[in-house]
Amino acid sequence: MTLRGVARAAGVTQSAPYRHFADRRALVAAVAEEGFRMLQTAMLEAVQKADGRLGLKQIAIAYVQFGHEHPAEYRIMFGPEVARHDELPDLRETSSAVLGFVQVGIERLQAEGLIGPGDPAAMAATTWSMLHGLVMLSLDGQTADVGLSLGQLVNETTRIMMFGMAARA
Amino acid sequence: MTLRGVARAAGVTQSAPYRHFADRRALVAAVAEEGFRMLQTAMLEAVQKADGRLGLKQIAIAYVQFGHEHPAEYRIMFGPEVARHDELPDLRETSSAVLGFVQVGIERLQAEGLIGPGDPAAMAATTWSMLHGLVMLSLDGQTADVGLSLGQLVNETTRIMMFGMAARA
DNA sequence: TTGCCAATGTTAACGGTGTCAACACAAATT
DNA sequence: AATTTGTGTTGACACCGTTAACATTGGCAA
Repeated sequence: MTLRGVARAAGVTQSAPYRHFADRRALVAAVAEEGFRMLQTAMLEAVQKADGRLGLKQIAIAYVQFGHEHPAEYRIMFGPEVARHDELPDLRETSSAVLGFVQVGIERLQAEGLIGPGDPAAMAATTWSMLHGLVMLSLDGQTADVGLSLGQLVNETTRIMMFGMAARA
Repeated sequence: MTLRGVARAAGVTQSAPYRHFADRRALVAAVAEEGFRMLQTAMLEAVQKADGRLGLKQIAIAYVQFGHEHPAEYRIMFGPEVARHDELPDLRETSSAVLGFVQVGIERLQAEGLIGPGDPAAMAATTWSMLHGLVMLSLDGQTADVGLSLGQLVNETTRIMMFGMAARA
């Protein structure tokens, strides 16, 4: 994504964006933030539609589906340009909300006794790690070697995760 | 990483690298390939040092440790510049060897009956997803919120994974 | 030894990119 | 009516990837 390119796409001069964004990074951060908001609403819908115990699985599916449907946004959201959180407090806040959602799903499962006790933050980080890795793997086309579809992989993955966390009890 | 920058760092003119690499992508791919080889030997040492049943855990630790100690290489290895595998067959081969290592660890565990049966390729993809996500999370400084150290997170993570895969039986 | 040639490096240039300063101008505010 | 604010434009600078044309060096063949 090039700054001059978006200026051209907007039918405007190359330096016009600097009236709206201090920096190239600022533009990228804005795109990332909107992406995080989209992901957040997708996960929210998933968790609302879920009938209780399937919460975490629905969240996982929504997460991976978002990455699959918005690859460019996803790459920007978790790419190296917004990785350094210097001077990007808003973005950091929005991004950690995603992790919070996963954590909510885990806490629900704990409340229902479907998974054992334990630090829900750590479990959420583990779960999120796996989902993120899965999306990256799929986005880079490296899941082609495995004989499973992406949906099957998500199923396998969440199943393993839930059994693993259940075994904690 | 800029092509002219490495030329300067090598004390040579800006266009000299083009005598050794066709492209900027070619240089990046070479760096990535060396990184994959380093990662491969680190995992190999881990698996040789492991006394049987701890194989997968040792591999996971070696993997995360490599990412933590060589963040620049890791980002290049799994970054968007080498993601597209057009015209990079060597790199693809070297990179899939890493996945193969994880798979070997899983097959060992299956042979010992420590985890249940199932497609080892899928299990390896799942495990690798989690490790990759964990490294990324840590490299971007997003593990600071969680109250656990990276080593503890790896332990938690592999434990959950192994219990989850064991539950398949 | 002499001559060729492959490997490597240099110079100079092209288009593209992020960024900034100076200027212009319409809308809103005072 | 005067001024400020927001937005856009022009023009420039330094950097980047890339290429073409030109050197230089070493080893190998005759």
